[in-house]
Amino acid sequence: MPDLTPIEKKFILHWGEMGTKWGINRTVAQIHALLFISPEPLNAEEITETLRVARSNVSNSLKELQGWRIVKVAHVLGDRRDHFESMKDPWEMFRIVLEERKKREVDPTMAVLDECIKQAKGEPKTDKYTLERLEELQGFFVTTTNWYSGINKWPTIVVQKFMKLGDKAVKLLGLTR
Amino acid sequence: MPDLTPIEKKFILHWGEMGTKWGINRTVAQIHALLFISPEPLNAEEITETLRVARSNVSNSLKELQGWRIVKVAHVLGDRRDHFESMKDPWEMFRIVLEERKKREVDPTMAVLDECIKQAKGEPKTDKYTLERLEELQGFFVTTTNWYSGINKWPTIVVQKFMKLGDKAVKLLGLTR
DNA sequence: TAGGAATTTCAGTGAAAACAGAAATTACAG
DNA sequence: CTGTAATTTCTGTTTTCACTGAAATTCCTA
Repeated sequence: MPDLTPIEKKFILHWGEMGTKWGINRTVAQIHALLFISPEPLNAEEITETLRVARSNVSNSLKELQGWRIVKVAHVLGDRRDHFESMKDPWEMFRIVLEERKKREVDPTMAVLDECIKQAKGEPKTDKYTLERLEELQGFFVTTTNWYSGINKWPTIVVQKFMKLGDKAVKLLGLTR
Repeated sequence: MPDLTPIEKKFILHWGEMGTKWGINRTVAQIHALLFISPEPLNAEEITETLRVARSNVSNSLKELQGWRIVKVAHVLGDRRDHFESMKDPWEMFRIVLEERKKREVDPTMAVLDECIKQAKGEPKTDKYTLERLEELQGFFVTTTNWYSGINKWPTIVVQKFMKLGDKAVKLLGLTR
């Protein structure tokens, strides 16, 4: 993957822009996109040349992607250098990213809500209304994350089947009544 | 809401930090948090004093929040100034935010994928592998967004009931076999 | 319709993040 | 061990984004 076709370029650039909208560094997202469409693992040097970014930038971004658990080191026979490959199955990939974001961002939020609520109960006078709002918010997070945890245990193929049922599932379960 | 209790402060600061992790400006998220726990609508001046940010910053951030459709102008009798209130129901609030993010970020991504795939089919030689990956990605987005669109039509109370069933729903639907 | 309050726009400043390139470290082959 | 390739760390620069305060505009009220 020395040089990019216009199609590849378009996809990589867009993926980079999307990343920034979701709090992901542009270069990190671009490297991910590149590895995602690359038929074989790439080494850091190749990424540097393809995306025209500094070697150190590539190194750090790869570390970041490994932290997200969607890129792994892959060794190539007869080559001393590290190579890198992205997870290829979108279902599995987004499952991992969701898991990671929950751990990094949602869980800490729930912890803070917990603390706030506990404290607020100590001074019900001053924080009555706030307490109510935070408890509602907590309820929302508890229900959604519990639901998510259940779903997350199933193989993605089951999730796919489930989703393809669409909102028929809700009807089937008789929840409208 | 002239001055904040420690609990309110903690919540607002955390909400601001969380915002940045999801690509939302810190001040924007803080103002949202403040309005969310405020029993009555606040005017821009009050927000300025409470959060100690410039008046213009508040003005722009409020515009942003209105763009997200989770903050609305509310007029107070006998007061000429605009007041602002946040949506209070977390379920409804996150529903709106999801809807908005889909519109702004997911739909454009699907459009780009479409374009890339169409083009790639014109040159199957060079972009064979890329085409395959992009089609898988497209499949993922199509399935998930279609599912979401269905869910999104239901009142949040139905969604809540559905989620509280947990992964029992999947079992009930016989998807494991 | 003149004057003042409220809000928005805009240009400049500041801070934080992203990035490059060099230096340092690590890992390995001979 | 030694030398070289590979990678990471570090420092300084650039760029981007957030923010301020002033100026301009809009909107009301008397």
